[in-house]
Amino acid sequence: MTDDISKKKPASATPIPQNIPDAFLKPYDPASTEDRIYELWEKSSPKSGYFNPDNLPERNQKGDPFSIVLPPPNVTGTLHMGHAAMLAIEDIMIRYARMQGKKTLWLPGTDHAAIATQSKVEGIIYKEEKKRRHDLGREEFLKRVEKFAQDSHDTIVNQVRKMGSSIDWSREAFTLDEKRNIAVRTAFKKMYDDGLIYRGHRIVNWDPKGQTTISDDEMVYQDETTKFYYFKYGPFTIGTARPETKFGDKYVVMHPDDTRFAEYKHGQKIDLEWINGPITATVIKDTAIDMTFGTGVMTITPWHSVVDFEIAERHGLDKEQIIDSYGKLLPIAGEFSGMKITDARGKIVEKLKAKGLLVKEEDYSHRVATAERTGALVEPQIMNQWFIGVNQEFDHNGKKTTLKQLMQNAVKKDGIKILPDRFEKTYFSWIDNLRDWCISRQIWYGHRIPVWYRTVDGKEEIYCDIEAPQGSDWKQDEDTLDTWFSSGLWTFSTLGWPDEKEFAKMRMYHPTSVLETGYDIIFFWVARMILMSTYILGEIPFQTVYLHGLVRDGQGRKMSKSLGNIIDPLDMVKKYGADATRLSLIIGTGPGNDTKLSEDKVKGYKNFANKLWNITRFVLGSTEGHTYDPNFTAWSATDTQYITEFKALLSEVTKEMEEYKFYLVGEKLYHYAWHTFADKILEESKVIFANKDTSAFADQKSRAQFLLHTLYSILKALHPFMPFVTEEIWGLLPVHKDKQHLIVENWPA
RNA sequence: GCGGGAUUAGCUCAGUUGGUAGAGCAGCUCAUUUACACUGAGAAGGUCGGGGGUUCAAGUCCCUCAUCCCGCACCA
Repeated sequence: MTDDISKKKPASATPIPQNIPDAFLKPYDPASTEDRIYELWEKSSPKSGYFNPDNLPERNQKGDPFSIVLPPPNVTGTLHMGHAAMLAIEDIMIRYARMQGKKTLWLPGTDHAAIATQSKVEGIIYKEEKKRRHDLGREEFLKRVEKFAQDSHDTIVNQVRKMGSSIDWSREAFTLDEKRNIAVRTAFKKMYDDGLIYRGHRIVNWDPKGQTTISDDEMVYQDETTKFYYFKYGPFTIGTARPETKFGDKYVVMHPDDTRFAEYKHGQKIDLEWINGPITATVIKDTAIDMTFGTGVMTITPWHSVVDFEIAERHGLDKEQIIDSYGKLLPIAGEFSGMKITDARGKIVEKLKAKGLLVKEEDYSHRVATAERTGALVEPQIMNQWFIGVNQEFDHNGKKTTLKQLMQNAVKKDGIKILPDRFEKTYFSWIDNLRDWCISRQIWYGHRIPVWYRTVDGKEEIYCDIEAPQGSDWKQDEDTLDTWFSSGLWTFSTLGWPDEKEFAKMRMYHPTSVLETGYDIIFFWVARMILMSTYILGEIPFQTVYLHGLVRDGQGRKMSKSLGNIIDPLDMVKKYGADATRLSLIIGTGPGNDTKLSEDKVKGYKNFANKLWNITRFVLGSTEGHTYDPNFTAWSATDTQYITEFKALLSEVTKEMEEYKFYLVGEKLYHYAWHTFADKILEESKVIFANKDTSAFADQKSRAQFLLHTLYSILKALHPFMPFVTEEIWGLLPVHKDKQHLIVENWPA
């Protein structure tokens, strides 16, 4: 309760000193403060106020640029604690840079998140109306998705504001708005012209439920125990966990060095009896075979296995489709044609057993790939899709290179620093294993591929450009782009590119200073931004990558609906204030490590905000009659000592700010303010000020100045961490009534 | 299988050129019209996961084992 506590005081209590603003007679109340303060910053001038670098004071205009683009939250719903942590960390960096006098830009936006958003809306429509997207048609369906995306966007923007983010709303972007669409088409055309984007029949990850391709990174592997069967295959015994794919198998592969099969020669033909009758198999020798696994011999299904596909490519073998895009067997399966693979497996084994071809079966545990969004088992398929060739050599500013090399060099040579640095290793090993990136998706929500087709005299013509070609006989590709294609452009598509005039105005902010994001999207996003920026602009997208961890509950469990342990950032802001919420997400968390968060922790930092409030009340009360003198020098011996200690603390934390050790800075300032400044120095000051002897005046004067000087510095240093309460106090200090707002004050040196 | 991380007080974690173990929370004892109860003072609590090594000196460096967590790769 925030009752007027002065009521509880008897009439005889010490009179309230005159220089304490009335506000301090009640405990600090974030709820009635924060929105007002946010407006103060934002409305300080038109177009985003202090959040817009163009409106910053003179010294910032001359300062070095500092920029961060917000990792755009997906418009699939609301923000969670992970987002809140991201916003807190980035706002600390931004406010710190601004106070250092840098020309500081933090640019907001949201991500259309193609598959994620589309499947979310499909789910809702099916639940409410029992309709599928094809029942609505492309146009109507997209309208529904856009409505949903707009609502999500509005919720997200509100949440970002509530956290106190000093972000430039006048420059907000969306990965699927008109400007970003032009950027996407421009980038696509450039890659197409350079031969880096190609269309071809290659093996892709097919999601039979979502009816679309997905990228390697959109798969989750699940442990599964299944049967592993050994079948007689002519003179060999082959092992498989997927008998239903074996219909077309007519190649039997073994390692060239395997002495057990030395009598069989590469290319040798062998007649044998198989599932649906006699076939002729061909012996293939390939080093991809693991001699120690199973029997050391296998048959291959190039259409439905990445490894088999590669073997088939190497030896120029036939590839046959066995399973259709819905997960049903094709006519090649004979009597099993039309059956779902899950139903067919047992029946096929039975048949092979009946034919005497089943040697044995055993339990086998492995991991199966499922689609992250739909949960369906991923079925590799050979399909005609669009790809980015990462190993394709091309001419880049006069030098031969590949996209893979560009991505490696960005971190190896061009100075991108990844924090914590152990993730550099992760990054490199991902790139080493990188295959061509399949960028086409068979979904409707997203950037349509800027390619048009027509048939002239029975021949297909392809046209790729930013705008549609003239003539009515051209038909645009039905597919959309992988959502990460547009996200990859984010650091510069938000700064006006490809519009030359607009981009020139914002050019100074690129490369951006820091990319702050979760370690879980280092591959999805960080690597793709490096690819796009080094390829298109010939420069790195950011200088430093700061990776934060997951926010877990108090016991270290993931927050999830089923566990019921989700802490909603807005609830915390409402109950304890944004400052407390921010601090609870910062302290005790280094880069790359997961954070544990409990409501008690947030509560504790709310108390700290109130502590600052009361510290100010005490300092103002006890220094009545003293005016803040910036040039004061007649310090007492004790105060000189305190000043030395405090200055040491400030230079320590400044160094730690530069090293991104915000968890240390927050904790140290918290500890100093509460347990040194308040508990020791303020308590001691009571004695000093109580002395009525004239000989004590010098010490009192010194102490009064020390308290005022130090309080102001504490408020400044804490501002990036707790912007609301510090700004509110700052504005209430009598000496600062006409001065500038704390948000643009200088960082205390 | 390959790689990474963690293991320090009951809980959550700091501890970055090796130099006598630190904080917050919880618990315990005390204080009670105090700037602030959203408070203060105090005490207690750890053979730094086990073992070995380097060193005058190891939570910190090296080796090894154990447990837990997380990526990546997958093998028919």
